[in-house]
Amino acid sequence: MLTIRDVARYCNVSTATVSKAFSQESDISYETMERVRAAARELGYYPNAAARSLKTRHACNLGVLAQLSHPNGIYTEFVTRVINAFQAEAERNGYDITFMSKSLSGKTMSYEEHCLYRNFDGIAMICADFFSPQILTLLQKDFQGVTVDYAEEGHPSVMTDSRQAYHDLADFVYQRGHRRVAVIRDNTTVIANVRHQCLCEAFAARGLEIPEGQTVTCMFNDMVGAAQATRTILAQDKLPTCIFYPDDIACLGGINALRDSGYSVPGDMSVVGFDGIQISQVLNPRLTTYRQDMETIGRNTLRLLLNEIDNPDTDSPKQHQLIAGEVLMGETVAQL
Amino acid sequence: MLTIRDVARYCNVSTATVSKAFSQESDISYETMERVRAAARELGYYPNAAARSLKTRHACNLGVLAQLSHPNGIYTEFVTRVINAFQAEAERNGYDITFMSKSLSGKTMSYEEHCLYRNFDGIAMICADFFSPQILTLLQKDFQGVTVDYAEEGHPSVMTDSRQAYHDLADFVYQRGHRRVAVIRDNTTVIANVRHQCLCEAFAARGLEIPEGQTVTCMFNDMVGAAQATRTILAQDKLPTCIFYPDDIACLGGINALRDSGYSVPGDMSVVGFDGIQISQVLNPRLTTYRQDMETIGRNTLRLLLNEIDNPDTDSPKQHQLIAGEVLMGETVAQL
DNA sequence: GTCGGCAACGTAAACGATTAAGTTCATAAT
DNA sequence: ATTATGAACTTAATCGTTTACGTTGCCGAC
Repeated sequence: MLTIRDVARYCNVSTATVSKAFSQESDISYETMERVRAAARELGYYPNAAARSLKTRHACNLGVLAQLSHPNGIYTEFVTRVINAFQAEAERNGYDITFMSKSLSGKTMSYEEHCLYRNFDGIAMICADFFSPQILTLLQKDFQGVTVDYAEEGHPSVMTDSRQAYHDLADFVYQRGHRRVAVIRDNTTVIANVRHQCLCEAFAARGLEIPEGQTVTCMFNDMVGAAQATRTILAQDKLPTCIFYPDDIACLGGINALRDSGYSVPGDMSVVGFDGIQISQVLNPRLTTYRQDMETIGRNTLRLLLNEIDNPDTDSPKQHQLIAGEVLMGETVAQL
Repeated sequence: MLTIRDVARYCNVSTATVSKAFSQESDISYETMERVRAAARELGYYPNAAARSLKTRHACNLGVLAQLSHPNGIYTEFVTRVINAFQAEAERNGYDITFMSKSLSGKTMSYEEHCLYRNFDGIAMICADFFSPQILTLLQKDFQGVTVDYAEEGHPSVMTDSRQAYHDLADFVYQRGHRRVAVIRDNTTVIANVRHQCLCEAFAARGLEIPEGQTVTCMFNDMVGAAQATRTILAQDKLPTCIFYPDDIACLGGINALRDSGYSVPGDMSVVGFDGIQISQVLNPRLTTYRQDMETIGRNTLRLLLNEIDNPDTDSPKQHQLIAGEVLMGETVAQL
């Protein structure tokens, strides 16, 4: 392995000069810089990240806490696409991203320990509910961090504007004549609570309330659970005309359950999803749902994170970004 | 920031002892180890990854080269799930994984440079075609690496057994009476060539060959391209009874195009996908496709990589694992 | 001619850990 | 009693950079 010293010797300069040729533009003449870089290329020298970050205390490395797939095994398009956009933007800004593991070299390590260990410049958490509460305190104290779908005082967050989303969806459904809606919702995450709140408010503003017993829970992205929940709703005496699902995958599970029970969609029952996953618009019928702008969410998460990293001391209140999406009208809500 | 020295002073031992308390179990008594660890916990000390990997030259960190989403913007479930399984298994074995970016700290860096820079213990490449050819030579020379969906002499690879897959699919389609099939295939990747080869061989073994003009190309996961390709096939004078698509997403695009052209599926035209994405079995009709065992692929990729890392010197021929999947019969292939 | 200023480069001390080699000391073997 | 052994600990060099600070030499101002 070649070191900065080899290059220095080869060029008849000091190690400091070689270092400067790679990491700063001042205090070195253009010619020398070019000469050193050419020599490095020729010799096959590469700087060493470990040595560099040991000295500089930052690693050009962002930690990511996320589960690409749901506990039930369903991978989630939302998380994937947010991370993908986050990564692409990180790449554009010169950062790597690393997925944190709980155990390192055989020794179990908490996420908190892990962050400190790896010296991340910052961390992003997608759907923070999955992770230990300590990580959130860590975020506030020691680390620059941004959360997605989870807002915490003291650090920025990014998520879809739930109020707007359910205002628009409720509007759409109401306009089509629906007056009795049922809701299937997740009850394991904060974001699900927020959304449900917004949904209820949106309908309340139109003089409707979700009747008792017409709210059933199932986890995000759980097709089986959604089917089950759908049957629960169908078993009630007063049927709704439209069912809201926590996400598109659940909605698909619901559609299947409805069909199996002899209900056509949207003939006998309307359904509304959430997320706007790509496939939702090539199905037959196309899903009525709300498209989250996952790319913007991912990109902005990175930008906020970089902003935190670059100005760590500002005591200005942290931004909580609400990202606009759009209603995908689809074909699963009937005109009554 | 606390260092090993602080802990040493606190415990009245040398730094070497503290180090041993964390990284090795020999050369230190059990009592001392416990005492040091307790002190570290009490003081809030954490080891520093940069310092450690500077000295030990390995980082407990694996590089991943992959594109979570396709150039056309479609995220691919295959890549996501493979990486997810890879990451989960890495976590179980004490490794982090980091997504490589091309540019670091503003300076553009090739993937090769990046690997050297970060000191990865090994790297995994999913669908290597996307990346520069140099990375492949790097793989062979300096780095332990495993590829998915791409086999290279000199290092292990993992992929679905295409021969088996198309043998089984051809068998299924042939049994149902199909004698004229058309193929829509990707032509930008190595794996697509392999699969097409296997498909042709499987049908040749049954006395069928894919007629000239009945093979049209479209990129993986490209719904629009697949629709286009489908129309191209429909424009031929002798129609096939069944169309093979490169993947499930393309297949969906094809189904839409067929419907738009007045062909019912599978009434007027049968279609076959590939991948077995999770949604494929909740559609109406359920897709006839081949389920790739993405979890096993991801898991085994990591295991092979660890094997390479642990026994780097063995000149034994590298394993090229072919992973079995299964035909998902679905409902899109008619019985003729 | 002297001096200040500055660009460009060198010196050398860190950064926080690991580890080969050396030390100590109790115990076992002879 | 002497020596060998080995467990447990320490010493100190080292990993490859960065960077504060020191040095050099040139140029222009006075």
